[in-house]
Amino acid sequence: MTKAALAAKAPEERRERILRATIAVVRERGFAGARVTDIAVEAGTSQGLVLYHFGSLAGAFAASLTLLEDEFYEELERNLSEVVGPVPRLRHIAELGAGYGPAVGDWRLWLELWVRAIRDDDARAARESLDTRWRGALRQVVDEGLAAGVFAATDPKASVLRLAALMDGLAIQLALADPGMTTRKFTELWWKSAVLELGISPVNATKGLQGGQKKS
Amino acid sequence: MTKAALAAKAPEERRERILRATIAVVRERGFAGARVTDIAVEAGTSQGLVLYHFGSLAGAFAASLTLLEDEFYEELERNLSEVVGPVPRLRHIAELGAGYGPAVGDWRLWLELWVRAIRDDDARAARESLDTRWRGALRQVVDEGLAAGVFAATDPKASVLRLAALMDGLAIQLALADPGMTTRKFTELWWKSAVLELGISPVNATKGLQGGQKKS
DNA sequence: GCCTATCCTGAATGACCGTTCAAGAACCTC
DNA sequence: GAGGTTCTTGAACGGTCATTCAGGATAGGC
Repeated sequence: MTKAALAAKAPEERRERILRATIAVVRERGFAGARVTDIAVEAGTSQGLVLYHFGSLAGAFAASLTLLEDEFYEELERNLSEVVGPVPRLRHIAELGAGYGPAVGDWRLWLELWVRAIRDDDARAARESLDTRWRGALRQVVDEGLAAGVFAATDPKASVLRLAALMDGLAIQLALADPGMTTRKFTELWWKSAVLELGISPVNATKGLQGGQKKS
Repeated sequence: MTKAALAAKAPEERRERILRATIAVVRERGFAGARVTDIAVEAGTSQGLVLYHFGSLAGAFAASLTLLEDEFYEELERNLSEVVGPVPRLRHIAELGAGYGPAVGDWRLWLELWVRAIRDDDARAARESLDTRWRGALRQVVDEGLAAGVFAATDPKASVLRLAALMDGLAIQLALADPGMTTRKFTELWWKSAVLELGISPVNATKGLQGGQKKS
């Protein structure tokens, strides 16, 4: 049984390697430019295996999206648990978005996902789910802050929606390397909006800049 | 000469029809899904002519982008000149973005353009130019308001950047028909941010709602 | 140590599509 | 109205891929 489980891992491992390869290739060339061969090479296997596991290129795309979702969620959880207190947490989010976490390359992946979501249902579902989780995480931080009395918002849902949308909008410029947009600017622009939107007092706002207490 | 000019129009007209067809097809199927045949059919001509005029499919894409730019600029000018006074104008912008102007379909076109801009230089240039113009228009309205004393902003440039980015971010949800996002919500969310960002007094803010004085 | 199901490969297939091309239409010049 | 340039067409070409397939490897069950 031990041996069986170990052996059974091999195919499963390859499968996963293909999914990661798919994401890597899409990140590099976009959905439109991703070839079965590219994925196979990146994963170190054959075209045949990609199709064996996922039936079609579109199937591989779809499957890779759920892996993406899982990892996104995991990383988000991990990241947010690192910092304690609503203000530092919010600040951390501001910095995460700028790519200290998933990096600029990933915003390009997001752009790709958005466009694919226009016409592909799997992509649409994945994108919606990712967005919902993201907004949920933001909402949680906002609620914490409201409870602690350091944030003020008459309509927290709307505030969250706006702050999330602002981040996406800024991300576009970051992803496309718009002249004048940098990760630092990204963070500061968003942070300023958050401070304004959530009525964070100047005293508290600068507290956030110290990065909060890291747990680990 | 008159006759010559008239005759010379025919090819030029066809050329332009092809460009419009290109935009229409891209809007419909995206850059990745746009075929030479689609464009030819949409324009009511042959594949050959598309290639004759633009050399390649990519050439047709590139050329269509400059047409897009021109029309965007024209429409923007026209739209903004329709309304008078900074607050109504800003409100008008809020409504324009929601698609009373170029409509939801066009946000999808924007998404396509963004993604293409990742890898295509023509698209990158077009996108940058469009964005600059758009921010410029917004900036102009903001400056008007500042001069008139109805807006307040310590850093107008940053405010404009944020408001423009917020619109893009909201647009993504509109383009992808995110559950819970509607044109009305789009307008209200953005407007609220603008009011907050530019310190518009409640009295003035509601004035904007009346739509301002239409010129034409 | 065979048997079978699963896993894996890479060559072959065939569809799709951008681009080329040969031929002809349109029309301007003189 | 002859000659030449510019336009226009649609058929043919050729390359690129996703997908299929026939054949092996692998390994677990017996």
